[in-house]
Amino acid sequence: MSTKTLKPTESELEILQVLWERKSASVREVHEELSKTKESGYTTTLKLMQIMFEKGLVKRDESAKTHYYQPWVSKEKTQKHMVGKMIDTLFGGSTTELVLQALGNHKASEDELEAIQKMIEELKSAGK
Amino acid sequence: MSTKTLKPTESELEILQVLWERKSASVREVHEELSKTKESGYTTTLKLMQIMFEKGLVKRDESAKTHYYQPWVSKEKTQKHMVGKMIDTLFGGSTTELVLQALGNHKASEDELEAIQKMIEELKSAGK
DNA sequence: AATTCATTACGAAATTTGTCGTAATTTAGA
DNA sequence: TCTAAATTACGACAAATTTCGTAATGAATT
Repeated sequence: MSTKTLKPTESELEILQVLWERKSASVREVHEELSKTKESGYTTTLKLMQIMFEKGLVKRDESAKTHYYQPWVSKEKTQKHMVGKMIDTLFGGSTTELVLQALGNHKASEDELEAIQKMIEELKSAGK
Repeated sequence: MSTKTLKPTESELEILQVLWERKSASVREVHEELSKTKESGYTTTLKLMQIMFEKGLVKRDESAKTHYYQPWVSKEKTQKHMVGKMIDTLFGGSTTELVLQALGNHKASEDELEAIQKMIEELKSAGK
């Protein structure tokens, strides 16, 4: 298994978002989705996705004229990788600092806070 | 006050880390620090820091031959900005998802977990 | 003052990313 | 079959980032 550290770029992440959501999509479909919030040409999206294919970020089904793309890196792995990197480069290695920063500056509902509490309780008893 | 959204690049963040830590440092000092974990020439670091100066990411004292650089963007603002961006592009806008991911995958000590719990309690009572 | 040494300044190249126009290809419909 | 429409392939370019070599500058030592 290739352990190469794939760090998707900003644009690549936008595309991955769509693919993670839909599991599989054509260039056209991805492009339509992105067009809702972004201005750029169809061939730009196409090219990006082709490059992502070469990099191994996505795979694709070429059996029909219209190729269908699927994510090849998992959302979880990518999240883990990027969060880890951010903890390192921006929070001096402290997960807690990141968490406190996130909770302090970005709204979370009562229910969500409780979900986090529950998680913490589990971690504490597991760490015993 | 300029509200321009400064998004430091990867290399710029590495340099900012050092400056946030030391408050003030020469190119040489920053370069020595970076050299511990990274391979690149002195003039590369110099050039980067000069560019950061032009962008307004750092300021510098030029009164002596050896210039001393200080961070000009705050660590907190940068963290807030980048965490917000990550929540958007990688966690579908959910702060909680990010927090759970961080706690689940990256170690935190008992004490730290309790600090987070405390923070959550405060948020809950404030949100009432 | 002359030499040496460390620094900054500058310019240029290499890489990566994002962009799109145009050509080639394939499919479906007339 | 031939044409039209949509898709992929390809190449090129621009901008941003990272890299470094070399020149210019300034300071300190002899």
